[in-house]
Amino acid sequence: MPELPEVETTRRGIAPALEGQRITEVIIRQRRLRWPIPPELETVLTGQTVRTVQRRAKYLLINAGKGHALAHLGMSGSLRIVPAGWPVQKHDHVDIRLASGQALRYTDPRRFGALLWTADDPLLHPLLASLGPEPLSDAFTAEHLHRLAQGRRAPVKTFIMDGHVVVGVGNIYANEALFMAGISPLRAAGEVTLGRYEALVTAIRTVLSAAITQGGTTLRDYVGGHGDPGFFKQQLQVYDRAGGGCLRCQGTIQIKRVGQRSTYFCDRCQD
DNA sequence: AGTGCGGCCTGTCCGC
DNA sequence: TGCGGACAGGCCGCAC
Repeated sequence: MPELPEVETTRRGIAPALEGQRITEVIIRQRRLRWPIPPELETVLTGQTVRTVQRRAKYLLINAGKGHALAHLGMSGSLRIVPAGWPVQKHDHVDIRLASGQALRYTDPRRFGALLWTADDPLLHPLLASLGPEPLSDAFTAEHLHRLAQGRRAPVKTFIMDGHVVVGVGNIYANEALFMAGISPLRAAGEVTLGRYEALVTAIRTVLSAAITQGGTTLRDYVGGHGDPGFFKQQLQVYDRAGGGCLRCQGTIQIKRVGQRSTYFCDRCQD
C-alpha cells in the first residue's frame, strides 16, 4: 500500500509528536510481522529520547540516540499518534508510549510490514544499503534511468518499481506516471529513449509531489499520522479504472498483468 | 546479473 | 447465506 507519498505523509504527521519525546514504554501485542520484532525495540528503545524522524525510500527511520528504529508499512500498515490507552483494535500490534501521554501506534492487518532496530548507521542496513535514489532528489535523473536500463528486457513499469533503480514508486504511482509520460508500461525498459525517460522522471516527480500534497492515496486501510485518509484517489487517471474512459482521449482504460501486478493504461495515449 | 515466481498475512469481493 | 478462489498498496529470497 503505502508508497512514498503515504510514508512521507505519515512521517510529517508523526514527527512533531515524537521529536524531543522520551519513550516511556513499548507495548508489543504481536511480534510476528514480516520479520519478528527484535527485543531491542523494548530493551534499548525504552527510556531513549527521539531525536529525528526521517524517511529513506518507504522506510521511516526513528533516531532514538542509541540507535534507530526502522519501520516499514508493507501493504496495509499505518503509524499514527493516539492518546495513551486509546482503545485497541484487532490489528493494533505495537504502541510506543511517550512522556507526553501520547503513543505511536503501529497497525497492520496483513502484517507485511516491519519494525526493526539497528545500532549502526541505518543507511548501511542491509535493507537500505543498495537502494536507488530518492525520486524527489537531484540524483534521480533521466540519464540515471537510461543508463541502468541498457540491455534490460523487463517492462519499463517493472523497471521503475524496482527499488534498486529508484525508490518509492509502487504500483499506483507507476501506473499514473507512465500514463502522464505517454509510455506503454509493457515497453522494454532498454528500448525507452533518453528523451522519454526525461518525460518519465518529470511525471514521477509530479505525481508523487501531488500525492504528498493530497496526503497520499487511501484505497482501504491507509491513514496518515493523525489517522486521516489521503485524498489523491480522486485524482487517479488510470489506476483501478479498467473499462473506464480515458480522461485524455476517447479510448478505454485497459488492464493487464505485468510482473504479477495489475497494470492500467490507455493504449491510445501510451506507446 | 537479470528475470520470474512463491510466499508472507488478512480481508473483501465475486461467482456459483 | 455459504464457500472457494482470486485479488489487494510491498518486497525478500530463491531458482533458473
